[in-house]
Formats: sequence, structure tokens, C-alpha cells
Amino acid sequence: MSTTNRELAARYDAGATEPAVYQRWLDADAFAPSAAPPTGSERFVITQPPPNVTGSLHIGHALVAAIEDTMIRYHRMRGDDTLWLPGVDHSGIGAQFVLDKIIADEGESRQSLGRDGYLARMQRFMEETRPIIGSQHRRLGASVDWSRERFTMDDASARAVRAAFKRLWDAGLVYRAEALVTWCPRCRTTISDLETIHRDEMGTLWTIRYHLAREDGTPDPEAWISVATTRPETLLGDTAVAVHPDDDRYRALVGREVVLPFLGRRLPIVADDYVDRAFGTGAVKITPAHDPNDYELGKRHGLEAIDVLDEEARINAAGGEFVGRDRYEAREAIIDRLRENGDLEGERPHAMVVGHCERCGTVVEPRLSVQWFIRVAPLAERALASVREGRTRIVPAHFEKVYAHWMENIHDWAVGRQLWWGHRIPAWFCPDGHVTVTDAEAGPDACVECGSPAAKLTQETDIFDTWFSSGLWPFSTLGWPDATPDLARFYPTSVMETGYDILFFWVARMMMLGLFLTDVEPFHTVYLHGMIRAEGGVKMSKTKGNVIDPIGMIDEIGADALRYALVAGTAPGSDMRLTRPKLDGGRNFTNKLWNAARFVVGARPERLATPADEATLPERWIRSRLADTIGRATRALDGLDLAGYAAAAYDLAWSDYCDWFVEMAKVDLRAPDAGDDAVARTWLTAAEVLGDLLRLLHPLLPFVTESIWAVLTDVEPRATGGEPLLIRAPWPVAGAADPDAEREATALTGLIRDVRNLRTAAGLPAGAWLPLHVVPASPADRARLEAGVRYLGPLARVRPIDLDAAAAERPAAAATSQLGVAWLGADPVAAATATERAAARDAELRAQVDRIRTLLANPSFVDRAPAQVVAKERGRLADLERQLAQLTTRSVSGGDS
RNA sequence: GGGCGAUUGGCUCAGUGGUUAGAGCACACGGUUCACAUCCGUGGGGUCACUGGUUCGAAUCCAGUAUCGCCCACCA
Repeated sequence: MSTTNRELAARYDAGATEPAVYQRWLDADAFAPSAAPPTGSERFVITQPPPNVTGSLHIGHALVAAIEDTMIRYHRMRGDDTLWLPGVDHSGIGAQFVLDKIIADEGESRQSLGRDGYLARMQRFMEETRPIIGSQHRRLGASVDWSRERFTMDDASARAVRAAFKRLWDAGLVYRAEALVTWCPRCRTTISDLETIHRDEMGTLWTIRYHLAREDGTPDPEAWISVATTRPETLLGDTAVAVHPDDDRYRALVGREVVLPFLGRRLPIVADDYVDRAFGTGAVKITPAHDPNDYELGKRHGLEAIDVLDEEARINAAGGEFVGRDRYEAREAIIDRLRENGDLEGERPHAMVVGHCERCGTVVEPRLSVQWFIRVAPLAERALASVREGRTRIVPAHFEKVYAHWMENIHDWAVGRQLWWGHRIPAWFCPDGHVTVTDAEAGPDACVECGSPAAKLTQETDIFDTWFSSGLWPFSTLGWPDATPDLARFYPTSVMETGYDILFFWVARMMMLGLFLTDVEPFHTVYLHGMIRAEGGVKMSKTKGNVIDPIGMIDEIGADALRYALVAGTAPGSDMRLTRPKLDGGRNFTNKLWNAARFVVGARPERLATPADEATLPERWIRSRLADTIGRATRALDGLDLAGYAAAAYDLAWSDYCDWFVEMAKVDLRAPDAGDDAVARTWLTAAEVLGDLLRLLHPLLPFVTESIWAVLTDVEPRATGGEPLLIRAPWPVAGAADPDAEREATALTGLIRDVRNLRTAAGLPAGAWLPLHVVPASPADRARLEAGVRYLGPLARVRPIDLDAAAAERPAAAATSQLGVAWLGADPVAAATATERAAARDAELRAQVDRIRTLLANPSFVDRAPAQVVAKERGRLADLERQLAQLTTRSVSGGDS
């Protein structure tokens, strides 16, 4: 006993206990699923988008871990067949962006290292960075199955990627085509629309004269057409000027030609509906290689597409005298030259939308290139149907509309990336340009079309978009494409948990690829959490200095406190503000729990032999509260309402257990008249309810509950079912509700509150023991009071208590409670200040009675409202009227109120 | 341009037709009781953004308005 007491003596020290607790879980192999699924169990598997390998843990990861760990621990305790599989994503573009900066400091570059050297350097970088996330997840208490940890660049993922691509290819869902794609000149790769951030910016709209061509092809200095553009540098790639076919101003010019400045190329003037007559001059320069609209228009009119930029967005050889200049330098130079020539007709500020690379912030370019595409329409159709028909549910539901809208407007997926770090596309070209796709690791033996031998084939250098391998995660991590036992046991998974910001990136792709490749929805529920924001709803950013570092926070207040702050009071899909007071609230709660446990452990009687049979009111009441809360918490967790669960458990622990039950139990535990048997039973109740409280809170606060559990099971195995590890203990079972106990206890606690209220309202000393006079409402209430006096006295700090007071003696400052009218027999001076309050309470009582009488007198209410509601109001009225009757028996001083 | 969400006490949020709208923090007052001052007790504070409608009854359902936020969108 002394050992355990000493363990609990200090304030909860998260820093000292958490690592030890986590190690105990690891030693017990508590996270991995059992060798075989428990009989009769349900499956609960979390699909988690793995964090980027390069990242260190930020508060968003902590949120993910807190939510998912809460879910998985709950289901584990329920006895479900659970799996939460950890891992990291190789994050092609992100990792290269980070590594490029690192090697730049070392005086190297992609070019200087070459592909092989660069990839070797990447491997070294991975070895440094890869363990970081894992160690941070341990700090948070994430109960992931480390034995199944995966990486999207490991061999098994590579196999899955090849198999997936081969199947898509064989199904005719892959094609190669020239297209205008979004290009990042800094990352030097294609990026998707989703990776492009559109920002409103102020640019300039220049008006430029294109002179008409004379017969001999020279520009006519007297005749021109003016075009408006925000990107003068692209004029080097112009291949036409377009006007609206119905525009009278230009009708005569259609079919004629202009001479392109600097390059002297002759461009036709074409007519096309695309042109907006009202914008600018009504004439547009057409650059098919550098603008999506122009590209489409160019195709309609058979125009040539001339690419004038290189992969770093410098003017290429097609740009004549401007070759080698950066696009913005070239813009300046071209504007200057046009101005000198008198061909710059005007310039004015112009609001426009500019695309930036999500990763590096560089302004992106539309770029003409040959790309690998996945035809997504048939995939999207199925993915859409799954959600529409409810086979996959999105929480919160309104995101289903967002998902549907995106799926309905989806474009084919350009999956190739011109990067090095990633899965290389398993396609080989023969000298004749035939394409061979294979899932064989060694590549094809020969060209499938012409039989050219392997030695003559060259593999595609492009790699896959990271999301291609990530999209396979739910099943590639379980052994797919092989029919492994894990795949059979854990797939399809249950809940896909992630932030709403990657609904399209990840969820949508997992759905499409999962349905196509495995013929089943990869998860039945998508749970989307919100984004964490700082005070005032602003984004957390390093520059603003309002970032909360989860590891620093764990060091300071403990992982449980952080988890509480992240999970309590938050709704899925809604952004949440994380503030210091909230974090402190979490810490206070862990501390409260710890101290309640200290009390219970320390209060254990020496002998616990034969607990008495009959439970006290506080015991019956707390067990009823416990039963109710277990029910509410269980329903909340089953409905993925983590905040509701947290609130229910918090209230039970703090308000019901600590504030009321423990205080009342102290009376019984310390009463000189109590027999050993009664003390034993009360203490056991306290210990058992604490045990269930720990089970209830374990998913949310795993460390502190596990720490307490160890001591509690040591002190009294009956309180913990003898299970040494809480993580393996069963979820508590809700006992029977006890409405009588709830009613009686509520009446008693109500009276205690009233008396406390009288005391403070009257300004009477908090510490003083004051006499209490009570006029019981009925003989039955008198009996109840008699039983409750032992709690009433200490909790309201009143003594002696006179249960036979005369109604006539009632002063103005009295409390009218369900059990009777009560007043403090003290200090007539102070009592005067309470008169006002007491009068107000009486008035309030009357107002309520009037309101309900009016309500019940309304025939349409009585007729139309449900009988249950009407009955409830009638009962309430009866109760109030009884209280009111008591009031009328007294003699009121002065006039009526 | 289209769509979505939010608006409840000073702050952060619960509360989707039925008592007198709740909690935590903050605030005020009181507290040296042997679990806890990271605590205990008591209290003040909200015409639930606005307007109209449906209903016996609306914070809750409907319509509109306002403000804020987010997502999507190839007008030079």
C-alpha cells in the first residue's frame, strides 16, 4: 500500500510516466491484432493517409493521431478485430523540393549529381528523416501496429504500383497524348490542377499594335489591329489574332494577316466565338502553346503551337533575340521595345487570377508536352455511385455534395511527373515507338508489338504522381495484388480519416483506384476533420509566430492534455481554434483525474472483507450516472461523435464523480458510526466506478488512465477485473439505470446547492457551521431528509439541522426546494441581503406556474402536442404547485411581491 | 461566375421542433476542511446576425438579407 501511495503522491508528471507507459504497451505487444480474429468480432480498420516522409510532426498530424487513436482504442476495447497501420508517404515533389534546398547548401544540384547520384542522396536523406515521424507518433500515444509499418516507396508498394498500372493499361484506361499541362518552372515538373493555388493578383493589361501585312509581307505602318494581353512575352509564340465573328469593327479584317513584332512571322486573323467583344480591344493574340483557351482555339483553326519557353521558363531558341532570358525579363524587354517602336498603345492595371505551385509558390506555366493520362470517367462514375448509394458515407454529410461536384467535373488524370524520386512508369519504348507496359519487375522481354528484344527497349523516364501510389494505400499495404491473409482479414477497411483539404487528392483517388482494382469500396466511412487554426481563426504560420508545436506542448503539459484539447469540443469538417486556455483545460483534467485516484487509493480501508449489502444513495446514484454515461459515450463513439463522447465522460468524471460522489463518499468512509462492512462497500464502489471511468476515458487519455490503472489494480484487483493492462481491458458495460436514486439524489443535491446559495447570498462566512431549519414538504420528504442529513450537513456545512421547524418562523431568505423549505438560522443582519433574492425566486416560481397553466389551457396544445409532452408539463405543474402551496403557508412580511 | 459552411454570453464551442438555451475559459465574491489552488463554492452575463413565413410551440424547419470564411472555375 505504501508503495502505491508514494507512486501517486505527486502531481501527475506526464514527462516521467508517458514513455514508460508506451514501452509497457510495446512490451505487451498490445497494438498488433491477434494472430486470428477474435470470434464473433467486428472488423475495425483505420485507413490513414500516411504523412510525408520529410515532414516533422505538426499540430495537424497530432490531430490525426488523436482522433484515430481514440477510435482504434475504443474498438480494441470493444473486442473488435482492429488494425491501424502506420507508414509514410514518399511525397515525390515535396521530398525533392526539400532535398534540392539541402543539396544547394552543399553546393550541389540535381544536374550536378545526376539521376543515380541524386537518388542515392535521397536514400540517405530518407534514412535521416523517416524515423522522425514515428518517434513523434509514439509521443502522442498512437497505438499503431508497428510490425506492419509501410513506406510508399518500399518494394511491396512498387509491385502494387506496377500491377495497378498494368491493369489500367490492359483495360484501355491509359493513354499517351500531347496536351497543355500545368508546369512548375522551379520544381521542373508537371503538377495537377489540385496542386495549383489560384490567387487574385494585380497585373497589367497592355494594348499592343500588330501591323497588318502588306502584299510583300512587310508591316503596314499605317494599318494595325490592337490586341490586349497580360502576357506580352508570349507573343513570341503567337500564331494568330482572333476576333469575334459578329464584330463589325473587325469583320473586314478576318482572313487578312498581321506581322508579328520582332520575329516577322505572318499571323492570320481568325474569327471565333470564344472572343469577348467587350473585353480589351475585342481582338486577342493567340498563343496555343502557352494558354489553354488559345490551345483549344488553335486546334479548331488548325494553328501551329510554338513553344517559346524552356523547362525553367526562359525564352528558348524560338524566341529570336530574346533567347535565354527569364520570362519576366523578356516581358520587360519586349514592352520596352514595343514602346520604342510606338506599338505600345496603352497599359492599365488589371485584376487577374494567377496560378502558383502549391509546393514552392512559383507562378506556373501552361506547357505543351506529351503526357501519360488515366481516363477517369469510368472510374469516377463508380466512385460517385458508391457515395450516392450509401456504400461509402462521408462525415460530415455535406461534403458528399462537394465530392459529387468534383467527381462530376473530373478531368483525365495526368499521372506522369518529370521528377526522379518516385515510382518510374513501367512502360518501355522500342526503337519504332511501340509501347510495352508490364508489371514484371525486370521489365519486358521484348516489344509486344514488333518483338524488339529487351536490350533495345528504353524505359519511360517519367515517374508517377505520388498520389498514384498513395491511392493504393488501403490495399497495397495489406499485400495486394496478392490474395494475402491480411487482405482477406482487413480489407475493405472501415474508416478513412483525414482532413477535408485532401478529399480530392486522396479520398477520391483511393475510391476510384480501390473500386477498379478490388471491386469494392476501400472503406465504408470517410471521416473528415477540420483544420486547426490559431486564436482569432487565423492560420497557424511560422511567420505569425502562432504555431503550436505538438512535441513542445507534450513536453510541457503531456500528450493526454493535448489530445483532450484536440478532440473535445470539435466537430468533423469544421475548423477548430486551438488556444492555450483550452490546452490548459486538458492538463487540468488529467490532473483532476490523477488526484481523484490519489484519494481513492489512499482511502482504502485496511480490511475489505465483507462488503455490506445495502448501497447508500450516493453509491446507487453514481452507478446510475455511470450507466447513463457509458450508454451515451458508446452511442457517441459509434456515431463518430468524438466530442460528444469526450463531453459525456468529462462531465461524469468531474461533476458527478469528483464534485458530488467523492464528497459524499467521504462522509461514509470517515463516519465514526460506520461499520467496517459499510465502509468496505462504499470504498469498493468508489474504486469500481473509478475503474470504469478509466476504461471510459482511456481512448482519449491513454497515458494517465493506464498509469492510474496500474496502481488501482495493485491496490484492489476487483476494481479493474484483474486485467493488468487497461489498453486490453474490455469497454465498460452499462448497468441498469436507477431512476429512483437519480431523483432522490437530485433532490438532495438541489437542497445542498440551495443552502450554499443562501449562505453566499447572505454573505455568511464560508467556513462557519450554521444551524439549518427545514420544513419538510411531506412526511415522505422528511424521511428522505433524515437519510440525507449525513450528506447535507458536511456538504452544505450546516449543523445542527432541525427537520421540524415551524413554517411560521420562515424568514424571507429561505430556499424552496423539492424536499421542503429551508433556511439558515443565523445572522439576521446578513439575512436581509438575501431577502431580495428569495423574493425573486418566489416570483420566478409563480411565473412558471402561470406559464404552464396558460399552456395547458390552450386546447390546441393539449390536442396537438404529443401526449408525452403534455403529461410532462402536467407533472411539472403539479410539482410546482406543491412548492407554491408551501410558500403560501408562511406569513409573508409586508406586502406581496 | 458557381457552390459550401458559419453567425448562440467577453473568448472557444455544445445544443436540428417541446421545461426557464448549456459547458469550459475569462470575470466578481467567498474559501488555511487531511485527492486536487492545475482546486472548491456561489454569482453576474445571451431579444441564439437580421427580416418574413410554417407550427399549439422555432436557436432548431422554410424563404430572403447581411457579414465572415472556405472550395471550385481556362476570359486574354
